[in-house]
Amino acid sequence: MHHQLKPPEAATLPRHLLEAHVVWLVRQCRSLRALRGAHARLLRLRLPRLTHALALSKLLASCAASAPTAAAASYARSLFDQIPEPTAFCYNSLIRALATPSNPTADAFLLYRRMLRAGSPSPNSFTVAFALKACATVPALGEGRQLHSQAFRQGLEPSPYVQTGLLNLYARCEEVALAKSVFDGMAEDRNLVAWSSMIGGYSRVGMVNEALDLFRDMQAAGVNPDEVTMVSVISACAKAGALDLGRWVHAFIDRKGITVDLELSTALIDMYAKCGLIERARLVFDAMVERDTKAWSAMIVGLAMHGLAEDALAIFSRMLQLKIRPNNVTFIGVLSACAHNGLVDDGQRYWSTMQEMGIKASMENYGCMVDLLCRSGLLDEAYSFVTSIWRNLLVASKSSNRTDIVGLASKKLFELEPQNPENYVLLSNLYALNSQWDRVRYMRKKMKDNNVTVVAGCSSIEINSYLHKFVVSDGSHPEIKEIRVVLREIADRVLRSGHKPWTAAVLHDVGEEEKEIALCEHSERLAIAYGLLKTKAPHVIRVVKNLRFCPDCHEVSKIISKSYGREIIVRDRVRFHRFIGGSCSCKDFW
DNA sequence: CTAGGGTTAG
Repeated sequence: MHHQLKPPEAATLPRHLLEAHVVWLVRQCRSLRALRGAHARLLRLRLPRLTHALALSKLLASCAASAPTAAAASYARSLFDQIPEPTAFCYNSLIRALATPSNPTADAFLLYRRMLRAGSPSPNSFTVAFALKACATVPALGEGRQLHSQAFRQGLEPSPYVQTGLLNLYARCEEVALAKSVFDGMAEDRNLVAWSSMIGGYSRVGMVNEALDLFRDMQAAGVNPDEVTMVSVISACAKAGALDLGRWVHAFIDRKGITVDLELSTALIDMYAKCGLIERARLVFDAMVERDTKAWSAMIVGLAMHGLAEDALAIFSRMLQLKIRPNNVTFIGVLSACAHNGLVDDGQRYWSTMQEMGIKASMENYGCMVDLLCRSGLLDEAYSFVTSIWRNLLVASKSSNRTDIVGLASKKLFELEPQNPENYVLLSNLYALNSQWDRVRYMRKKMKDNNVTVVAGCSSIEINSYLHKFVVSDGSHPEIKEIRVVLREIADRVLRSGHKPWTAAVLHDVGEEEKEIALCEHSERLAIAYGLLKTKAPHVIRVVKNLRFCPDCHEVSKIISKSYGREIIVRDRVRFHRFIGGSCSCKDFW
């Protein structure tokens, strides 16, 4: 059919031709707008009842296959509501359309339940697969698990699409053990998507070695990775700060001719930034043919993380010139760049820009602002800026002697988040700083009473493409004897340099001598010692820590860099520290 | 009509 049908013609045509016209018309549509236009045209044709129902379900399916936006979801719902007796196909399409990230109420899951309650039509493997995707998108683990058991009861579990849906649900919910058990059960059905999903799951939770092992297994199984797989692999390297691995994986991508698309480029930018090669990150960014908000944000956040505020802000203004709309993450980069460099006025200007652009501030954005103000001594302004961000206030009060704010903020904080271990550690540190050991003891008791456990500090270093992890006083490493020899030598050199161990960094109320021993075995120090043991200058010792740098280990690292003539780069939870010749790139301001 | 990916303060 090559022309637009007009109402008088429509009435005279046989049904199969009308249906062909409907299918043709809907297939032309490339956007939601076009779909609405086609819808209006079909209405004017006054189609017979059955053809009209077909038209609606075709429109609905097309809507479901379009970009998953809130607008598409609400249009899909209105289409669905006009269909008198929705088939399973219609339910499937609507469930698919409702699976948007902006749908926190898990509407898709509610619709699935409604379908079950109604008794007919009964769900099929498509229904479950789409509903699982909805749960994975939110993500909603509880609802997903219910789907799992219902799928099992209805015999839909064996479908490969349901299997991958389950695997992906668990992987996205960071339930790697569950994901792995689904993956293991798939055996013959393991395809590219299943492998990628499982690797993504490991990468998401920071199980880097597992992700890379699986990546190797995948190739051994004869499945060729594509750009989606590589995003997860690169992102695992980024998380670990594993530069050599990251570089190797990048070379692999080039060697295999895998397309470096928007997402993969963004992952590469993030990887090089987080592994300390900000120039390489910049090269990847400059080579991109298409850049979206996330790509710009990754570059800006990366530059900010390296203390390169000027570059970060220059990139940001180029982004605005090109009319790319920033989001709250972009502003985290912009504001933290300002905070790290004492640019209070700029920071406040960017804050207003953010409001003017109608971007809703996240908790993190408020945090950046409070940080910015506090670093410039504007404590009272910060206090009135957001009375609800008690923890930030507490962080900022550390060096202020404002016991009134500390008391109030900690009281509020423990009311609001009695289970967050960071709050306890934070306050304990404050008390320890002032040698208020009875209060430190009280915090420990309070933690125990409330069943709160701290996150263990963990540092890692990559040697010969293997990631070695250390926790405090960790005796589990196979080369621990040799490491301890290095540690003793470090302690000797530190002593001779005149450094006094900053024992307040040890939270236990133990004797001074024991504190010194505990300090010497902090995870970051074990990792650095291992780096000294396994590599020779000018090789750079690169360590990644999951928490913030211990202040004493920071001093000691400066001494090591001078005394051993080694360059040491440590990424802590917040930023990079680069030690050369006895000083650190953070200039002791962190 | 089915499934997998990137940026997040201190």
